[in-house]
Amino acid sequence: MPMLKKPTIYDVAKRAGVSITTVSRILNTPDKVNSETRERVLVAIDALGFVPKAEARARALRQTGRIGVITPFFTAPSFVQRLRGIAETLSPKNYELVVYTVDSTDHLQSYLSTLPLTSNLDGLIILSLPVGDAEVKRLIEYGLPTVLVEYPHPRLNCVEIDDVHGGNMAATYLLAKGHRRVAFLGDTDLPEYSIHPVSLRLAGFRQTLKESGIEIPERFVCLAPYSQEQTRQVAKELLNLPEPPTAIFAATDFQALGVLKAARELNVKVPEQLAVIGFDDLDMAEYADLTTICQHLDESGRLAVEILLSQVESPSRPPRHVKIPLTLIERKTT
Amino acid sequence: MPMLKKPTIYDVAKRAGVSITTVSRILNTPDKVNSETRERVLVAIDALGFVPKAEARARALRQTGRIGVITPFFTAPSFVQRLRGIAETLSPKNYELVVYTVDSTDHLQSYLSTLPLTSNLDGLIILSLPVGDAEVKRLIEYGLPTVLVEYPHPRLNCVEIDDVHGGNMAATYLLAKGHRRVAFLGDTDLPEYSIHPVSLRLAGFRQTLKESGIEIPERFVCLAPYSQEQTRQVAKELLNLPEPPTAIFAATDFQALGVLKAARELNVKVPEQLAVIGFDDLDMAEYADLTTICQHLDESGRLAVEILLSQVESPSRPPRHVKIPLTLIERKTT
DNA sequence: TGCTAAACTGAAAGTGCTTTCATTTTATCT
DNA sequence: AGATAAAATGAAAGCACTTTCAGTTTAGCA
Repeated sequence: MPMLKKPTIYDVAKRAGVSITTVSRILNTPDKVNSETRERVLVAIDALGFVPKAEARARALRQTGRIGVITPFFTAPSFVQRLRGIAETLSPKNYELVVYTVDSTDHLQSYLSTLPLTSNLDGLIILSLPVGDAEVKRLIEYGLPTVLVEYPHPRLNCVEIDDVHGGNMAATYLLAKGHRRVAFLGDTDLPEYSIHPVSLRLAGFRQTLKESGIEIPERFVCLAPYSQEQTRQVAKELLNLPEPPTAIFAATDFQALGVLKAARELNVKVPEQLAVIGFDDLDMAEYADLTTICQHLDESGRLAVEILLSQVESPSRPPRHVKIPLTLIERKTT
Repeated sequence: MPMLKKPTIYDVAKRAGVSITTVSRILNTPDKVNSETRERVLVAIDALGFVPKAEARARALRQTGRIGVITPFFTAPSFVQRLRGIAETLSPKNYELVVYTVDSTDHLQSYLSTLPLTSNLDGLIILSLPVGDAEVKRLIEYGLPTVLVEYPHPRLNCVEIDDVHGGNMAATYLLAKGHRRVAFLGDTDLPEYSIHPVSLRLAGFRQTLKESGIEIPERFVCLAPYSQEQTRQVAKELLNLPEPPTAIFAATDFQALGVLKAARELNVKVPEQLAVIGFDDLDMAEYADLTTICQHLDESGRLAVEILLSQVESPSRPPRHVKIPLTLIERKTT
């Protein structure tokens, strides 16, 4: 039934024998209306060729219902697990999740300078990326609620990880297990940032060892690019040393898996000849029976969303800083 | 310096000492307003950083396109890898990536009925979800370019996987390796859909075996919920049978890993006593040295984006159906 | 100077949609 | 059966503007 003027929700409502409220609800929160009614209304919508006027919508809508997430280009499984927590929490809240992947600091900068202006977001979550003072200032000025995950900043909401303490925990644990010749394997990505989480984990690791009078020899501190293969290569070199370490703390689970694979290939028995402890507790850690320091990745995403939404709802709130406690999960590689 | 809350024409009007009517007129028909007044109002507009809401939205939507992705709630790593291919390809293209996660058919339905209407998307990718005829019709009527991944439909663009052939490949391979007592382990998720990919993989697997005169006994066809733990449980039952299979084809890598772990726990040697072949080629497959049938997940995402964008640019194109060939990757579990 | 038409302006009535809140209906549990 | 909670629905009050219409200036002209 094509009519002369563009149909409105009023026309749809009349045709379907419901109120405009119901029609509106079907467009916005379909799960809050009975499926029979919904079907009837959808038929009417189709019959009339109804398209809601975006302009009118924008007018009546107080917010845009969009949350942005800036994440490093997600090769790394840890970002994915954070994202999963975010998606999970956002999904029932009727917010759109807009994902921006970033592959360089420049890229991040350009997002941060344009996002608050052009794309009308209600809030922003930045995963594992360092944000400079200037950008923070801009975000605050434009009143875009933001939560930083992993790289804290005093003026913004943050979900932090106590990387130094994670290093402490790994060291304490390995010491208790009697290890004295321990090595560290970290990644070299994001080298441009001074406060790299991996460096902090190393620092904490070193510190605790030092308190027990143990220094890590330089050749036991290895950095490899974040890739399975290269990590394996580096791990092999480590294990082929005349006096190899009896334990390796890998700064990320992903790299710990590389170490495990290297050990398998060299017929080094884990945990008898070599203990391996990781950091993250990825899904695969459980499969690999990897002892690791769990940083509750999913939870960090969930928390970030909760903090963000609470600030979206009351923008005057002072920034919150939440530190998620780490947990050591003992499995079979130590 | 803009203020926290977005200014409206009321704010501008008050500041300039005129009525909202005048402000509105300046925005729409500037020549009908005295130039002095106009100047005064424009100053106020600048001072407040006022941008009409509808316009802001329109502008934001015009300059960057929006591509939606509907994905099952992404617990499963395979979705993530597809998503990764999508993000990678979209990132340099000046398109926003909007992610919708779905946890039930109802949920999907409601997205499909409203997304084309309300959330001005330029295109839509639907991952691993079956779309009914009615929804397809609506998508086409509203002219929203769409690409389906994994569940094909004749009237829409599709990136397909030849699951039956995957089953054939697995069977052929295991037969060539001399296996005769082979089992199948699939998942039970999404049971509401008649053409479940896992069923197709099983069908192909069965078919090829049958051609060689081998029937899979009923107790060798197992279904477990898609979880590491439950899969392990089921695998253990299988391996504890008086006459256990010599090879298991797991419908997904994730489950294959569960089988491997079960084997480890029961001290069943892989591949000597038990061969395991998976399906997907997840990142972790390489780590676990799992022989598997690679379905090029990242590539499927990339391809979906390419097909979608080409249709966004020329909407009249007939739907394309692309089948990505499967590859058997032989590693160390067979 | 008085008269009229044109230019300008604002109060108020839409605009198409969302959302709050109160009401009705239905389901669930004693 | 009665009590209570939960789900579904609509009336009406916004939202941020646009438009109408009537009133006020101003300009032009005899």
